[in-house]
Amino acid sequence: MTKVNSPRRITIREVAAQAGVSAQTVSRVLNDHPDVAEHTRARVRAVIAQLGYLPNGIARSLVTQRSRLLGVVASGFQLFGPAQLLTGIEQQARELGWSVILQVADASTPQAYARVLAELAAQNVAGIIWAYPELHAERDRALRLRLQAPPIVFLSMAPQPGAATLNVDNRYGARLATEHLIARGYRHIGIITGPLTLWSAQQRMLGWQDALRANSRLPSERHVVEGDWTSAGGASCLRQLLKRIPKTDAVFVSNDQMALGALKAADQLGRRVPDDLGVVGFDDIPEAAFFKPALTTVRHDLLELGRLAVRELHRVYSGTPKRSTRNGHVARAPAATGGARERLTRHRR
Amino acid sequence: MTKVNSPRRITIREVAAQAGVSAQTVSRVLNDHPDVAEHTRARVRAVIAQLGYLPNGIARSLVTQRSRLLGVVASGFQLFGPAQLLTGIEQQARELGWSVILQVADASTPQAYARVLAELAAQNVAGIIWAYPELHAERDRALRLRLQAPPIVFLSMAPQPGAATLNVDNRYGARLATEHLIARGYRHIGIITGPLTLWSAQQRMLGWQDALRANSRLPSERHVVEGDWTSAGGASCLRQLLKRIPKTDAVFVSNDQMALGALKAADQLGRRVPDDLGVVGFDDIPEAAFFKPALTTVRHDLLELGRLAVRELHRVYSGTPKRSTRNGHVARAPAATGGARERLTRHRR
DNA sequence: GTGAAAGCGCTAACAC
DNA sequence: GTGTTAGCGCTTTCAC
Repeated sequence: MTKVNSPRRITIREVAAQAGVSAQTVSRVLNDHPDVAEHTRARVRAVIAQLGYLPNGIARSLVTQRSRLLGVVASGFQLFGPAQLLTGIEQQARELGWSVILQVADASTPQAYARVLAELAAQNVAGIIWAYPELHAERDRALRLRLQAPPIVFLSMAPQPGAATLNVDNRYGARLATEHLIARGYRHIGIITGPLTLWSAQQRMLGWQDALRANSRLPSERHVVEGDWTSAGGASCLRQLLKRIPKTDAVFVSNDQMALGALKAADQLGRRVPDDLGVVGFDDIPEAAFFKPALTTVRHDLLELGRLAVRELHRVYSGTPKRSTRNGHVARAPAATGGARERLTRHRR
Repeated sequence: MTKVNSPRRITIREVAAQAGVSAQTVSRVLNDHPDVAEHTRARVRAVIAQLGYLPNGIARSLVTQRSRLLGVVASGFQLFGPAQLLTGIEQQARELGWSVILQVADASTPQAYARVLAELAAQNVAGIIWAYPELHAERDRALRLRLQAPPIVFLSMAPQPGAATLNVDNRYGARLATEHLIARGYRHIGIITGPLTLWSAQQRMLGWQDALRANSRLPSERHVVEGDWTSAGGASCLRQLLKRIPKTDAVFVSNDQMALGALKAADQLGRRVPDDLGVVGFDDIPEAAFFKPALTTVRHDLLELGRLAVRELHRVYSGTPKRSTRNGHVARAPAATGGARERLTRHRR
């Protein structure tokens, strides 16, 4: 055990004293205010470096009523999608000089919702990215609560007037995937969906329906099996589907992890992919190219979506007046789709 | 576009006025101070609920010099390991009433290091979990900087006196994996490592050496290929290894994602797994059981490691006196290994 | 049991 | 250009 003395943090006043100026002048130097003589500025800078002074962001935030903190609410970060979103969010935030504070909602209850919001509001965050895709009804409440809360951008949720919502075009992507199967000559195309409480999962199902209808086929509920995003789920869903409708010769799987499970199940059932069974996934995770057989899948740019959300909040926040005069921000009409268009990726072999 | 008025946040004074008491009394109620009459407490609580008052954590933090913010420094959260750690950290933090603030270091430069630390110090974090596994040399600097910084726990780095370091037993796990290959009768066992700048990757290599030596075999550098944790890297490493030493009949791959790539490369080279080539991975990602063939791998409890790190910081922080009297915390001797023991997982088929 | 005063570290507003 | 004063929202200290 080593005892380490950690003396009080250096304050702006100590820097001022050491440099022989007022605290105000130090503050001006810190904030790159023009009205400081060059030699004064240099001297203050020298003292700051020498003392290793670090401005107290908390005090700053309190007086300016502004913050460089961004709240991110999600259900976790272990799945590919959320991890990708978080990565994009963090990147863009860093580039804008912001930091990210995390809130993982533990359950889909209104209480959890309120707790998360209170927690973030207490930290005086500049904005919130709501990437917890459930609680559709609760969102209204949030909008009302916003009287006390910072601007919020919702990700992967149904667009709704008055709420800023950002999405990739799940529906179009799913349609692409399904049309690929149709073009390859498959006749009986099922779908393994994500949890259908999620809007994005619903959208992918609609895209599958779109493709079938556009090709004069009737999508039926019997061809739909609801999965849970996991490989284990994907495997059991495929078994279920093939048992229910043995003549199924292709399946659109709503994410790549489930697709991996489906590939495994197909193999165990003696169905060769792609000869006996066509499989297309969604996400294009880096591993998809190394599945056996390599997975054809749809890529969407979740990274860019995250970045876009941050830029949107930054834009809104920058427009918000500071201090005393702050009286509201503008909630934009939903931006329908974010960033680049989805596209089909066929990995070789 | 919808214009939303967001009036100033309710303050403690407004609550006080409404309840007909002083701000002080409201503060006492907020902090569950005993010296408040029951009926006063009830009245204040009612006003708080009615007004939807949310205490300003920033102001609180400024005056108490304490915070419920935990800084996490990492290189990203897309790989399984970091995502798992973050999940554990966030869980435990939430259970203790703390929040997590993220810092992704963009490069391994001392400047980046200083920037990250300054950023977290500015937020007055209660502690820092340093899960960015490089910059071995820079760590010393951090310890000195700690004069200005909060307590730090280092994850997945070489233990060092005076620094709190937490690790899973990578070496033992790798030994387990390699011994499994030996027990199955493989003769020429290579290794695909992680980036060898990382301590954890080095440890896994040492574990592989341990197993070979314990079985009277001589590990040689020619059997070592350095990977980058990705499937693409794993595939090319295996090709390299088999080209260099064609009689190689087994390989320990230092993470499951690279192992997937190795499985793919083996297949493409016409080497059947496990008959012609034994493969064991590391991590036990949820997908490992669905690889083809299913991957035998080593599980370690990264989630618990993250939780442990938070508890350690919480313990240290709770022992730190508040306000005026704060003068240092105790840096513990390194806790060698965290949580549960690694174990080999053989997925069927 | 409750209130008044002081101040955490910083910046906005206004002097000079 | 630079300093002084006041105050962000809260808790601590010390009255009563």
